[in-house]
Amino acid sequence: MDVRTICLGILTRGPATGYEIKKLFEEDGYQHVVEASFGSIYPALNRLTEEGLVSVREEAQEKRPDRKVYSITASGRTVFLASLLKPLPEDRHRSPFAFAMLFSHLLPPERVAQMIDAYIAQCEGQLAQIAGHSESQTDGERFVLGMGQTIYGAMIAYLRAHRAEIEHQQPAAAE
Amino acid sequence: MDVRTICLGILTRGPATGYEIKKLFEEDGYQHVVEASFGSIYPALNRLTEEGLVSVREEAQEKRPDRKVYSITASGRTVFLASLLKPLPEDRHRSPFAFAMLFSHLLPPERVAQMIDAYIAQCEGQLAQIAGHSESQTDGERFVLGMGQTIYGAMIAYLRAHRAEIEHQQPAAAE
DNA sequence: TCTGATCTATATCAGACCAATATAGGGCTA
DNA sequence: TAGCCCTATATTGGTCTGATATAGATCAGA
Repeated sequence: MDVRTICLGILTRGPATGYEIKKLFEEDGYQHVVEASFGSIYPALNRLTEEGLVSVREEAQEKRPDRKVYSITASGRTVFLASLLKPLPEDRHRSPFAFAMLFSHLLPPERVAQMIDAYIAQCEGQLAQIAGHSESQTDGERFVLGMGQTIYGAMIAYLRAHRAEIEHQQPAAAE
Repeated sequence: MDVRTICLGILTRGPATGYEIKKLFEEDGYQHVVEASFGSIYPALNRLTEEGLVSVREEAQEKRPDRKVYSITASGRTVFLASLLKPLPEDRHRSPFAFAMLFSHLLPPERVAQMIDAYIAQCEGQLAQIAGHSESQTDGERFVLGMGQTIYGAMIAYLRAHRAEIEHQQPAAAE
């Protein structure tokens, strides 16, 4: 699932600038789904344009930087649909937090507690963002938002229920 | 949480070759925590060696390719510990599956059903792998394994409970 | 017995991607 | 009026992945 495909997908929902494509996923409760940086979005849009999968309309605004509004073309739609019919790449989760917990016995208990607090706060933030826009969606959107709610909810419950088990280790005892 | 730090962390548990470092995380139920390719592990180990954070012992085996067994040094331990005291990078989840579900209204219902089946199977596989090595662990290991169990369990339950909501969309109706 | 697959083990490279930075004007707030 | 954040595009250095190459071992099955 490369950035080109992601851009195509977002553009099926309507025209957007590169900037808006990034913002859409940062703000709309989809951070846990996909994400991409400007450094990959802008080159991707250029290449998609060259290949005729998207079209650009340049809006030279007064007193504002130019906007390049991208729209998906018919062949872009075809290519995107085809990519959804091919086998999907597997999910990828990278969790520096979980990795750090593997070494909790090497850390002062206060640091472990603080890491868990921060992680719970992070999950609660995600939950809040998901809850914050529960109107006007397709079935697919509601479904994916529900997935996020489920994961973060379950994670918070697990951390609250089990944190004592690693906070109360005596530092040097293990290993 | 770059590959260098990940390698250091794994080496705190004992000496290992580059190959073993990769295997450890693929087979031991930690795929959802961190992962790295050979293309990043080997260069990382070389650089760590140059910097004196790990040491190498070359085992020239007969009838076998050489093994380079890496061990963490005292300064390696210090650097690793320090990295756990700095603020951790945020988790990163990329889910091509969830992304695809956002466009379920563009797909034939059978394809959606098939994607969900495959995803559930994937989650069950993870669960099986976690269950498959529940002996001889530190508190941290048990805790992280429990995190995985929680997430995959909750995800499977959610998918089973809510799949009907996107499988029964009539393709062109939405949007 | 021989063929092919799979495993151990290291290494490299093209291409993808991220984080940071540059540029540039606008609005908002203290 | 200084400082900060927002819109908006773009580039660069460096990291990381996925694929491929090499090479002998082991093992299953035809």
